[in-house]
Amino acid sequence: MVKSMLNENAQAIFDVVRGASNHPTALEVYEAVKQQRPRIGLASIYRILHNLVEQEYIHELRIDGEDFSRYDGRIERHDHAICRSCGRLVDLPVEITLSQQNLQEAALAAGIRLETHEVRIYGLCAQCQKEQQNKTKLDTPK
Amino acid sequence: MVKSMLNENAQAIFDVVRGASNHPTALEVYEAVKQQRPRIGLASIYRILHNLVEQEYIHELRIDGEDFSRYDGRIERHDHAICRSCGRLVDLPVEITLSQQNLQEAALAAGIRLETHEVRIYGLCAQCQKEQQNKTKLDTPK
DNA sequence: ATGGGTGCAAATCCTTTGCATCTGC
DNA sequence: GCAGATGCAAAGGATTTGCACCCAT
Repeated sequence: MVKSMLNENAQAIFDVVRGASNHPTALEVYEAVKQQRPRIGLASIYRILHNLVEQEYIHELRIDGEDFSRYDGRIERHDHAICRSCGRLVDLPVEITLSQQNLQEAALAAGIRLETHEVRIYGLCAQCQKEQQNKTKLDTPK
Repeated sequence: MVKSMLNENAQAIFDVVRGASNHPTALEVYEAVKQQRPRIGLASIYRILHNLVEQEYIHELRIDGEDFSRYDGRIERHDHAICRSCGRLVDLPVEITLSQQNLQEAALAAGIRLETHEVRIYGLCAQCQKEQQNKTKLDTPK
């Protein structure tokens, strides 16, 4: 779908998603946008997010284990890191290099015409590493 | 969670997920399992799938744009290809090679301790490519 | 006055939960 | 008889939709 002009609500929502560092959920977008436009309703948030995705202003993400969508203001191809424990989701600030030939071969073998790809790194974020250490201490006292 | 023995329902569900080539949804698992165990209810399907995921017999997958879970009977690390049009989801039969050092650097920069990763390839599957061609023909007759 | 956008509430879809029942030991 | 598993129906949470209203053209 072709990009069209954004009205005020759409612009406010786009700004929130683009400005957020945490890939916000629809509810988080709602809470943030309400501060600028208090009369907006949740249904409009969903409707407009859907439009922004269709017009490729933003992307919609689903993370394994979560039952809600997150939104990503960066439209260029990039990769993600996800905390297995708290679900924290961040863009990878470093490019993951992989062979285009390797990708093409894999796509061919899978019967798909390659358009794009994404790498997802899973692990424990710094905060959850700390919490896990504390829990371990509590579990084995003395 | 540690793997425990599977009872008959759990074994039937595990067999279906492992035997399916298409990363079935809970409903698809339900339809398949019902043929062997007609009295089973959908709630049990969900409960048992959840247990199997916890015990790491299977994995749960969420695909961008879909609002339901899929289940993957292969537990070893592997990658996926997804059709942007029909949602078809297949395991990549070819390994995507990437530098462990590159991954580690990216994980470090993202503030996460690397545990595993996944590559997702997006594109059009063979069938959707054909359908798109037909649609193009219809759109521009003569 | 007309059409698109909106808020609100109701509906929908996937998934989980409460509870009474059933099963194997 | 008891503990765990199960079916069924109801509840829950995220998202979508119906509809009346509002605003700019």
